Amino acid sequence: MSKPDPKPARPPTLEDVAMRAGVSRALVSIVIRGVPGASEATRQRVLGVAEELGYRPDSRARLLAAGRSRLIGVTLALNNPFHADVAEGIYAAAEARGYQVVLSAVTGRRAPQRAVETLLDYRCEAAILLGPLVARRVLQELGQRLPVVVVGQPSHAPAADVVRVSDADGVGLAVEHLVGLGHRLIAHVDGGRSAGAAQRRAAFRASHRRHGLPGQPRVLAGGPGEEDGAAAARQLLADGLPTAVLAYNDACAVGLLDMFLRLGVSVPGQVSVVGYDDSPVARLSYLRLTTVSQDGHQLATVAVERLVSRLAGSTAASRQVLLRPALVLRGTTAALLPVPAQ
Amino acid sequence: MSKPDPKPARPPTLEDVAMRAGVSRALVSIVIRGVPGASEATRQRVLGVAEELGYRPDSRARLLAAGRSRLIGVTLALNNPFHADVAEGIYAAAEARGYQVVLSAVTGRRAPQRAVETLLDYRCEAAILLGPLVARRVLQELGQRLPVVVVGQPSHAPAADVVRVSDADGVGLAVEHLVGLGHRLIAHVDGGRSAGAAQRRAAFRASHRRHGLPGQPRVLAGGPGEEDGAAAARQLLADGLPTAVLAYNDACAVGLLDMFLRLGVSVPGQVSVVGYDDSPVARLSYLRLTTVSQDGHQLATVAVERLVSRLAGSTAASRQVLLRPALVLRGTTAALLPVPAQ
DNA sequence: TTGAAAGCGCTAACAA
DNA sequence: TTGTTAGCGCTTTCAA
Repeated sequence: MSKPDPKPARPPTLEDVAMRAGVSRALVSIVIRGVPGASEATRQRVLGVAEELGYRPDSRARLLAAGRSRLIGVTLALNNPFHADVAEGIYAAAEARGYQVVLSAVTGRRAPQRAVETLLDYRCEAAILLGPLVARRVLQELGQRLPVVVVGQPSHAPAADVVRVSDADGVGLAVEHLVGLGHRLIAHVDGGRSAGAAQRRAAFRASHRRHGLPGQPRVLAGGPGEEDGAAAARQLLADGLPTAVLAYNDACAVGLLDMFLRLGVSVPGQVSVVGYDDSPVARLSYLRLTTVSQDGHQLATVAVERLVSRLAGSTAASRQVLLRPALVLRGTTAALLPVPAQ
Repeated sequence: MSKPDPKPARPPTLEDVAMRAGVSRALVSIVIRGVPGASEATRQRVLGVAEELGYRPDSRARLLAAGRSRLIGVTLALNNPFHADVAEGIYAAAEARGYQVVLSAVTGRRAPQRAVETLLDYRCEAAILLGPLVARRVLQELGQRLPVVVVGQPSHAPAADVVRVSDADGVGLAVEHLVGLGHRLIAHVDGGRSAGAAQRRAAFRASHRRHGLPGQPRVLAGGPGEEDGAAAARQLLADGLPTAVLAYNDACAVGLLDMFLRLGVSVPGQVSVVGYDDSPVARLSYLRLTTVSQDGHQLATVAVERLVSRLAGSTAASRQVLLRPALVLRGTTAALLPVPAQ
């Protein structure tokens, strides 16, 4: 009686498949990779054995031998709806082009630089940076080693491509919408030092000027969280309510909404509120937040395409791709003076 | 004039360092890994050259040669605060023990099974499953190939360890707190088919019975999102308000809170609300949600320890670790009958 | 303390 | 169509 296999936990290798199928490793390699060079009969047999053994190629060995990893590294913040959306798109776009994706998280205890180093250790061929950015110098160095695209925020490192949605357009769209509704007293709760905050702030000031709105642009110090919005709502009420507020992002807008509700300020009755990102929370049926939408999947697709063409040797000049945002009209904005019925 | 290095983008290898330092590759390997076997002088010199060249070991080649990857794979849902918290803890715990972490996301377009396969292709030595679970059969197979721990939810695959926080305790704590406050009419908005929902539902029923609360336990169909809580709030108001509600998680509780606010139901004046998870949103100063806390970092630490000891050959019998939750008292719960002043 | 040599699982010429 | 032969960058005996 043959002694039962002690199941050494060692995953089957190419060699195992080759032996079992009675062919060489090279031939198995050809079959597994799906490249031409094997007869149909062999192909079937090898595939059968591989299946039977539960063979899965070792991605590291594969890259070592091939001299390339076909790996796209992504740094991102966990628990950021926008990043989650883009990451999903990256998986889809990368896999469609034969690349694998490896994620490296940036957290409070794991600095962006650490996340990037991990990517390098994996020998990614290219990187997409979603999270908080590494220092400019580090980014520049990284960009010299491999194709890098920063998604969602501008970057001044010349070595990195940028794919983002125009903040000027997004803010412009929002302000235009509000002005069209008759609003003249519009405030902006900014994102502090968050990604894109400076751009949106500047865009708000520019729009304010362009539409000839009265006084100085009113910009409140805010941030990327609900608390920031809530604090701003309190301050707005204390200092004098505008008729409309543009928030840095949806979370901030939710904070505004919630605090206004608590303070007895009706939205959109007294104040209209516009968010940014069109994250899932904006779609909540009881919030119905009007917001600026950045298409994460499109961003992802463009970023991956960029990387793939760089990898293919492209040295295209334009290193910045600016996508168009869309305004999603929901229930938190209304005309300043309600039209009398009939 | 020596022609300027064309910067072939090839990262420096061990060999490069060895040549430059005038020693063998083996010696460099010893130095880089920090194992004994090199003189202090050599060590310094090699380290200097490595630094100068910007050498970073190729993690794949390393694992290939060493026969092990020291890699812990993690599947998780992006954009889940609880997962983000645990993941952060995993990074810390794993790196402290000399393991690397590789993340594999489960999204709407990327099934749990796909996420797990990726982990296998990377030749992870062990896996932590946070996300939606793979089918029981798949989990069982996975558990037979490598040490697996499921975090945060029970699993009936005997081959996988489980590390989670006791739902019975968590719900028990919450109900006890409410009963202590004088509440007798307590409802539960469940999590539908979400992770842990069934356990919390059962625990609620058991607590209800244990405390001898009147009538049948009132359980409303809910879910893991704000909308689910909001819908439940509407239904509760329509069918008759309880004096307290225990939500499946914080997001659900926030939905309840928000809708109650809109409906003019005061919290905790008329209804007390308890959440679950102690996610960042529960800490918002304007919400101050009383909630059950599951220590994500502790969960992570225990899970990693478990994995490491399994990898070291442990075949410990107890395959389930149950941690204790804590109740975080904030502002959304209050005594049923306010004590008259003085 | 150091180096030579074999080999991890795979790919990629090149021969047969 | 198939097999042989080198490596990829590293670790790991085993000698020197």
